[in-house]
Amino acid sequence: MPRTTCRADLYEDLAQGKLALRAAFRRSPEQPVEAGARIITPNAASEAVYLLGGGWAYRAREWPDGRRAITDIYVPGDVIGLETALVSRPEDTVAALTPLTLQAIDTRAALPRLLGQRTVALFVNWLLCEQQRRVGRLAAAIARFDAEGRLAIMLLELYERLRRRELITALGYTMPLTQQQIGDHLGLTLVHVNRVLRSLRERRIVNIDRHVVTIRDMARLQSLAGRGKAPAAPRAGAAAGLSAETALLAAASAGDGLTRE
Amino acid sequence: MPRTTCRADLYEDLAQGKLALRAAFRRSPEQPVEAGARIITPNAASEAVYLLGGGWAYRAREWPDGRRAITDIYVPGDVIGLETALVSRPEDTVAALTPLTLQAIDTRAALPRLLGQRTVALFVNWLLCEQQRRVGRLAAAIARFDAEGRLAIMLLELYERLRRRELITALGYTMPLTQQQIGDHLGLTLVHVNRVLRSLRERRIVNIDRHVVTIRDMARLQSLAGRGKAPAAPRAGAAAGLSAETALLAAASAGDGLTRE
DNA sequence: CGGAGGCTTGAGCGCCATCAACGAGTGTGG
DNA sequence: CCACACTCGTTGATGGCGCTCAAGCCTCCG
Repeated sequence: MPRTTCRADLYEDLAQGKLALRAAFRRSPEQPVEAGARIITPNAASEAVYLLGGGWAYRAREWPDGRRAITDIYVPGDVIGLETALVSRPEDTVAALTPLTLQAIDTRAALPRLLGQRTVALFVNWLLCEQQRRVGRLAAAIARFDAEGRLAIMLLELYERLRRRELITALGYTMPLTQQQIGDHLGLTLVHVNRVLRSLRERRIVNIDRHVVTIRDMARLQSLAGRGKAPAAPRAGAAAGLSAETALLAAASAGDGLTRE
Repeated sequence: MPRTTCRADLYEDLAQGKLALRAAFRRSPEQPVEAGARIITPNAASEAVYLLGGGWAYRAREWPDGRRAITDIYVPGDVIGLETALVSRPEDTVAALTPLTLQAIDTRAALPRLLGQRTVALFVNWLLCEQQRRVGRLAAAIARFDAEGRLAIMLLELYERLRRRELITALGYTMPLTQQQIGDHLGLTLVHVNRVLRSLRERRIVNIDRHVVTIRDMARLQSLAGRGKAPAAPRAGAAAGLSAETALLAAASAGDGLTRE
């Protein structure tokens, strides 16, 4: 289970940086974005870093001939646009998958000042690393797993991300991607995505019906994803490493709406 | 051409951060590493961030059944280990592709202090973003290009990286990857890599002989890589954006050995 | 109620994996 | 000096996963 832990000696700093970043986001009004709208467009400097609230988005690379690759998926609580904040002409598009709301931190004035705080800089680094690990896992999955494995990996990854954010509790969640978008994410065609999903449904491993994912056989799903019942590697004790997501969540869940990294 | 430019108003800060980071690396002795040795191993906290001097390395994810995916390639001048510095148990391996030398910055003591400098934090962020863009491009290439396109993309990307670092001048370079490793990088088998390379050679597009890459028809290679003779998008003028790599290089190439970001 | 977007299913084929064998280059030890 | 092992590269034969093309269906919405 790809559960990333931060070094224990950094935990305090990270938690504090997280709080400071959250506070900065909270100062900005929630702006609504409609489904399908673009948040960041290629070749145009982006003006802000965003906190995604209550909706999904994706990052994609598009080619003139219509090919498209979705290289990351954002769920509520994610920070969007860090990787393009320093760049004058981003290569990727970021667009809304559902209607959503954003809170912004201005890239020019506010962000550099925030990065001047050591703890914020650390936390932003942490977020960037987290994203990079996600993209790395995606690249590895596409490179070395067949369609079934890729789907299993994607469904598990989303499940775990939502769960860690405490956005779901049971073995199901809503995943607002069309089969075309799933294909663009996993390097498949929508036709083949459809066939594999049917196979998973018929074997009672996962059910996807109108964007509602229901995991029916977690063990087999994990084994399809290449996690051969790995005994989850002995969790590092409290002294050696903290589960960053949960720990940070605990620190931040002061009962307000923002929370969650 | 994936030439990343930084926002003009950040150039000064980035350049200064780069110099500070360079200085910190230079304080450490060059330690040699032999080909094939591991620099970072999964599930073991890494102790340092490294500057790679005079050799190549790669980052890979490995599965118990022997599958492997190489998710990034490091060339001389690259910084290694930033993405695992904050993490107690990295998921990836980093290993030497050739004999090489490293200079280290201690993760526990020195790095947090360096990140306390605003410009260094900015520059580290920049490096992380650069890496993330590379991985994103790789994922997109594997997802949406056939074997020939992937090879073209890889060969061009390496060519441009080396060129920007001024490590090569003509249309050729040495690429110390075996065909097995190329396959692991692009999600192919070594057999198929071999066949595609032969095809490219026979059509006089690229020649690879004992790890020496020679580009013989740049235009066709670019078109295979999906860059349909795109007129390189009007370069932003000096006022709007600076070519970060070259500009930073210019600032840093004080003629010493370290240089090059 | 017509149109659009998304989902489903079938038929055929091509890219690439797999299996297998062999050659070339290099280092090692008798 | 040669036998041997080992790694890397090369090439052929065969088959399967997933793409392409095509058609029909469902659902939502104006």
